[in-house]
Amino acid sequence: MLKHSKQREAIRLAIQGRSDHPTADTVYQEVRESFPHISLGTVYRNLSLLCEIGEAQKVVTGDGRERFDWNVRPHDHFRCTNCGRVMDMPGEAPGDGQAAESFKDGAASQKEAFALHYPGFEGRIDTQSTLYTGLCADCLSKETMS
Amino acid sequence: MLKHSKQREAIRLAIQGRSDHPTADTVYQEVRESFPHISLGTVYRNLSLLCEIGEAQKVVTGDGRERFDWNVRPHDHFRCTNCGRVMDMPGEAPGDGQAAESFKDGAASQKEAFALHYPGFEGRIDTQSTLYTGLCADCLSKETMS
DNA sequence: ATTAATAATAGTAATAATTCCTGTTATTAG
DNA sequence: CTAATAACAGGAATTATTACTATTATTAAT
Repeated sequence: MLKHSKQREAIRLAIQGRSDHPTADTVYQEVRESFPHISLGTVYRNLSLLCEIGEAQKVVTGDGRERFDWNVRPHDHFRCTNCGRVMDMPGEAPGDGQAAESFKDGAASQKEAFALHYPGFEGRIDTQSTLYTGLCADCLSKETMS
Repeated sequence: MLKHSKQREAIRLAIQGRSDHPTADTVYQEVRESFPHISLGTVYRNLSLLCEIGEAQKVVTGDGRERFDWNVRPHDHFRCTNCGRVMDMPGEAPGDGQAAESFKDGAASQKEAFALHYPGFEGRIDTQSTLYTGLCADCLSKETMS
């Protein structure tokens, strides 16, 4: 049985207020401004909980820590290998029409599995996400300057 | 200056001999059979080195540890959320024709960056990889049985 | 073949991210 | 108001990975 808590509300607001795919620690630092005694464990527990109930999503970026995203619609991510920034890729996720349609018709929540067809693959696909790495626009322009 | 080492050779053989995207620890356990005194640090160092020289690739699967793949050609991965298995997705990586072509024409080595165009994105894309999660064929059939 | 330079190693310690535990507090149903 | 318990803070434990250091192995040059 789920009980309300001020801390969870603050955590929810914190991730909803930013689009930079914060880590647990970043959320912790931010929430600490309103709850100076909140513990990191509480942040982790609630972030996981929010993911379970479909109000957030874990994002895997290969930088060695979990990142969180309030945007639970399927979309792709980019990580800049120079500055570490993680951002959403614009527009529709690329993919074959069939797959893309399956995702658009599917449930938004990570909890609910939905079938995606992939030719030659016999299992059931529940989530899909593409990760791009490279240089973001900022770092690219700084590099070409030097 | 790169010097030859028996340990590195054994590590290279170990990952080349398996297609299950082993973790550093799995490689360690295997190589230990021929080098009982090899240290985990040596395994990590050499796996990273093999990635740097383009003979292996790190695979990000969101299960909390690094996995390694001798197949450095761009391809997609699937992780079973039940048994944890990680496998290659068959066939060509889905993606728009433009992107797919860029990758086929690009360098195989992770070291060399190559441009991939993505409409509306201003930075430079060097790598792309799609991660699918769900139930593998085995776990799917076991589930429908119960 | 010896030697000198140094890359690589084993073993261990340190770090970093995340999870787990425990006694206390806050929320909710009755 | 009270009992039941979800959630909490604080800290300890765990896990994956990296860093350090003295020793060993490889290589290039004598």
